Amino acid sequence: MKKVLILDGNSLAFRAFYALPLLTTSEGKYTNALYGFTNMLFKMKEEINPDYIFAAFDRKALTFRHLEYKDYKAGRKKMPSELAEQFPRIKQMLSIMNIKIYEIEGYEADDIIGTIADKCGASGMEVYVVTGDRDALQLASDNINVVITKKGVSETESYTKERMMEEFKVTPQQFIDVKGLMGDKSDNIPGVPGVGEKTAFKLIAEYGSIENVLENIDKISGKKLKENLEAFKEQAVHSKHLATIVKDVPIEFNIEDIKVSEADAKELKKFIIQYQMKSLLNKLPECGEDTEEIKTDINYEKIDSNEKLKSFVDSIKDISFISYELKGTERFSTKVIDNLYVLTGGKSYVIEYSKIENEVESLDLLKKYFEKDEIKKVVHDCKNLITVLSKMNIEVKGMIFDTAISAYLLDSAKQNYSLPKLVNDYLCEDVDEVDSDIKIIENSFMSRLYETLKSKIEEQQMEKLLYEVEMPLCFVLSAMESAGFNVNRNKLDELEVKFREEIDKTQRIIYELCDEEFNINSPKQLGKILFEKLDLPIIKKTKTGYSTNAEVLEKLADKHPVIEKIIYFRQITKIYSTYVEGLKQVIDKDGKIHSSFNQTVTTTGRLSSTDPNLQNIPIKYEMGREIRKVFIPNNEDDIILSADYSQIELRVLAHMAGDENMINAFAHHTDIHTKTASEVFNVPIEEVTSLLRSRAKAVNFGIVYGISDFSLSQDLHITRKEAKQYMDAYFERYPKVKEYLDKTIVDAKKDGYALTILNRKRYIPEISASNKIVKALGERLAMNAPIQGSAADIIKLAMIHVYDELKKNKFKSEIILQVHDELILNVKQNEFEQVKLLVKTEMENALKLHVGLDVDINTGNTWYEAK
DNA sequence: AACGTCACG
DNA sequence: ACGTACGTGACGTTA
Repeated sequence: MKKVLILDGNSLAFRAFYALPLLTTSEGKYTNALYGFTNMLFKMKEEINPDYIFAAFDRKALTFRHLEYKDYKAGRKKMPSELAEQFPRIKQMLSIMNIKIYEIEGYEADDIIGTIADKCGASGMEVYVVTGDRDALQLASDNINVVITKKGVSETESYTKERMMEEFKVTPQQFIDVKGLMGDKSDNIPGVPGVGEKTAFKLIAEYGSIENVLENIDKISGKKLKENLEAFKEQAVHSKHLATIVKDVPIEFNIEDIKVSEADAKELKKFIIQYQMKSLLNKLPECGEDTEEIKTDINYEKIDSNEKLKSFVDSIKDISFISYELKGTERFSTKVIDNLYVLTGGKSYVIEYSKIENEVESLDLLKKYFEKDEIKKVVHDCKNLITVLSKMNIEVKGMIFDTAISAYLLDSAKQNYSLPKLVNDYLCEDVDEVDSDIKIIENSFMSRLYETLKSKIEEQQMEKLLYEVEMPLCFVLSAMESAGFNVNRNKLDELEVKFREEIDKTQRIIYELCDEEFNINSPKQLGKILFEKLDLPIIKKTKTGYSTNAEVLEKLADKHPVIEKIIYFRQITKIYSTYVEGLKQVIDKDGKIHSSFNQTVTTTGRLSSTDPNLQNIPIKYEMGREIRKVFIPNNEDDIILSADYSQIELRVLAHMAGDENMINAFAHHTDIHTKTASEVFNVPIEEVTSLLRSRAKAVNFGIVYGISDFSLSQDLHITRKEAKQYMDAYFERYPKVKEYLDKTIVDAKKDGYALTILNRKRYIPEISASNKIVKALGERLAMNAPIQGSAADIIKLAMIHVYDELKKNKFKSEIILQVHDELILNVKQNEFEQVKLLVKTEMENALKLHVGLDVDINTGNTWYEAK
């Protein structure tokens, strides 16, 4: 089947312009849109390998849409000149590539594309429309693919009709109706007021079209919605018309005009060099062998065959510096190596791994390199590399240094640890974000960065933390990500229905109680209803208006019956959107959820989990806790095992403070909150009531966070004075804790940072601020960082030990999750007793403290049961 | 993109 | 006389 590639010129240029930093040539000509556009074109051409190709552009002239609707695209800012000047260059590049350009007075690029795509589609060709604009989705059909750029221009998502129906539950045709209802701000298409994305999709999915919605207006629930639809009937229909891409643009079109033909290679190279887009040179589509003719100052060796790869691997002696690019936009399972950039022996190499033919041989060569322990590897962000390599059955050895992690240990407060940023921060060299990987390798920045970071790590005495904790941990995290958490999709579907019904029901009651329909999810609209219409007392304000958070609602609960319903609504919509809908989106092809565990995010040394976050799955309330029933073992016979440290933070505090009283309590396995209650309230252990215990628990929490009497009083609903008394009593009974916390603050003021048990450092500039509030914050940070951070140190050690032991014993059970003070494992039934003991032992003995560590183990057939 | 909110330890 | 717990990430709304 013949393939047609269609480029939405304007849209792609815009996308590239805003996604990339403002690159210029040395003469100051802007090139970022040109660069991004060209890069994208090369990529699509290679991926799709089309037989026909063209690009469509908008014309300055007004379109029929402007004529029909004077406000069309009103309010849209003028194109910045930095972008405008790049359009001629983009068109020049297209012409060098022999790609035909269509632009027609009175029509937008979309319309031209729609017209031609339709024609080609009708004659049985496979069409690919590449654009940055979601509006084009209406063009999708069985053989018209709409490829939308994501995250700049390098990643794309391809939509067929089928894919659309799956994701949006409407047909491409109906997508227009949706837009007609909800409008479009950027085009200034009005739509129907009060109808947002959600409502629009819902209505169209149910009724099929705007016209049919209007015909069935009586059946639609929601008074306000009905009124709006009625009142803005015509506007809706007109909006739909405006949003419709026309498919009958008068155009002289001959398929032969757009046939792909070889670019003039020399011209193209000249052009690329003229605009100083050197890195595009090695992405040039194959075009003749006259490469030597043009001089460039490239100084790396390109490796694109097994012969070259072999001699490269053979030549490496001791140490190599690596950065890399992965390919694959889908979820977790499909990522593979695209390019590897290696600096070794003073030479730079670009290994175009994904382009090398004969996979068996190249894999073997790669394996030889990565599995050789004598060849040391310095990598920026090694975890992902370890992951893809292990999928290729390569077990990396000699991974000695990760520049990202080292920089994180040196200062955990940075916003990001990208390679160019580190080069800038530590070497004072400026590197463009674009193609920074190869630039950093070929200029030997990577090796200089290594030397610099390494000596700083040594200065700070963080070698142990880096080499024995964080580096080995990379492998554990990689394995956890690969393992994933198996889920029961049916259960999730079941919960979806259940919660959906409950939401609808609650929503109706709230509308009735308020005698009005509004968006309950909007704090602004809710505030208006509660504090203006219902005239409830204003408890708290935010910068932008009334506060309506749970704490406030709690206080209003007895003032009006709707409050209780709103609290319930909040709870349930949270569960529904974040945990039911959210998790459904991220189930991988293998039926599992693969979260990412980030090692360089938190200031204290904890891990974080994203995409999805599996560290905040509900547990406190039964309704949310149900979500945990979705998480199941890999196989029917396997078992979910959860092992959690009991009171690890308070134990860490007891250890660091050396407080005998507290250490003793733990040594005798006394319930620590009961013990604290007995101390603070001066009653025998046996007489501690549950109220006293819960108050003591709050005090303990407060201590860990860096306490203030005010917050404690808020938390416990007691007076500030009482709170102060609690704290005084506490410190009297645990005098060394008081001493320790005071000393931590003094030290932090003196040194500017706080340290954990394993010498993890957190800088606390706040502590020497002149602003009292900031300073107080600094003091709390100084108290909390060593506690939270040391607990993180301990569980990281435990993870490494558990992982190593499982491996050593060739167990098939694996760690699948860490939630700050607990580990979750998928355990094979026949390994159960051994693994259970192993986990408990390794966790409790992760680090020798003045106080013992206690681990509780729970197991079950779902995560829910392992409580 | 910022804000408010809320899920977890 | 101030304003206040520590650490995260995701979602929906609004500007």
